[in-house]
Amino acid sequence: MPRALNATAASLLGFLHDGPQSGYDLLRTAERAIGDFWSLTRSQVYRELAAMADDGLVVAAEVGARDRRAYAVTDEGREAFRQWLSRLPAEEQIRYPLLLVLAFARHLPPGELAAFVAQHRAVHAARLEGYHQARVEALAAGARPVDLVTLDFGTRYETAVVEWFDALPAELREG
Amino acid sequence: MPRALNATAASLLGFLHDGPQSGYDLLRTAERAIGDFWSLTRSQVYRELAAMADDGLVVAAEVGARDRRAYAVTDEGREAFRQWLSRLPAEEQIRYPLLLVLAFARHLPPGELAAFVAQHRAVHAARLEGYHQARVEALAAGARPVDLVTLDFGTRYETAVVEWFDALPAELREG
DNA sequence: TGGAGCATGTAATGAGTTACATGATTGG
DNA sequence: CCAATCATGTAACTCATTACATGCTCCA
Repeated sequence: MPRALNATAASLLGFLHDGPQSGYDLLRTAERAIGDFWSLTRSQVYRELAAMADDGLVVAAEVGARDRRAYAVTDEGREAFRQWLSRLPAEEQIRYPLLLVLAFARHLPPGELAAFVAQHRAVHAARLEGYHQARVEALAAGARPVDLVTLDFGTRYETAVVEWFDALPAELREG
Repeated sequence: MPRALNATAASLLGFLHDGPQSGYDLLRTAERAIGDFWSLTRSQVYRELAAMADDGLVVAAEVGARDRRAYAVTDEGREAFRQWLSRLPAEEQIRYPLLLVLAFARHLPPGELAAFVAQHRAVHAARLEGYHQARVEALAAGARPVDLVTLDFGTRYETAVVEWFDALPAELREG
């Protein structure tokens, strides 16, 4: 029996509902559509495509130049995707190395971490700015509220994080 | 030459600065201290301890009952930890399967996801409540602001997420 | 026309999770 | 004293990242 889909594989399957794509294309599609909250790499894409082909969820269509293979979703694949969609999604996981470092801040002289803190804050502020722009563009392109939920998540998340940075005790913010 | 520490190994090393511990003890220590934003499992702990022992960053002290081995940090280990602390921490990564599912919501009839949304919201609300209590207790125990930064991160994060849930479009909140 | 850079994929390595095994403790 | 549970560790597996290889395009 085919093993259960993992979330990465399921996403690829989802994208293939809009037409066949090669591994490379899928990677770009995924980065654009879900890259902000779901990281994935080329190797994963190829691995999952191969595994799904084994299970009959996708089929490799014609082989083009330089081994380029376009995959198409099968009926079985559509069914597997639908089933994945209707299972309770797992909880999120966050891994933030900066928090780890802060948890051990007592092992460093005061002020030592201020530069890192500033750098990370800048990253989050930039992302937040990017999300604001993306929202404007999406609205201009006629997006409905339901199309904005993940963007909205990112916006709220980054807002909270930036506010957290700005509320850090002085000894962590000043070198 | 010893390979660079990963964040998980470095954390273990950090905890060993407070005295020798066995793998099992370390796991509990870590869950208590950083478990809210850094998941780790027994297997990882033992693997990293073994690798660090190979590299001379820790030494296995006496072997107690049922192969229980307490590890102690060495001078080399202290140095490696200090170096890890002074490298720019990597960016955070978030993987939230629920967002993935929402990104593909158009493949399901409206209202289909409301139950999942409600369930996830409850998880976040409960965590938020737990953080509030933890803060009260920490303050009662004399914690300084710098001791609360990770807890504060969690609080702000969960607050933002709960607010995001409450702002979702109706078709995602109502079955 | 050749070499710089892009497109495409595979292999090797590292990290994380789940399943398994077994010795100690303890309450009934 | 035996069954349940806790403590402790290992093995197997899945997932993710990094490094490598090589074919194609296109323009200087």
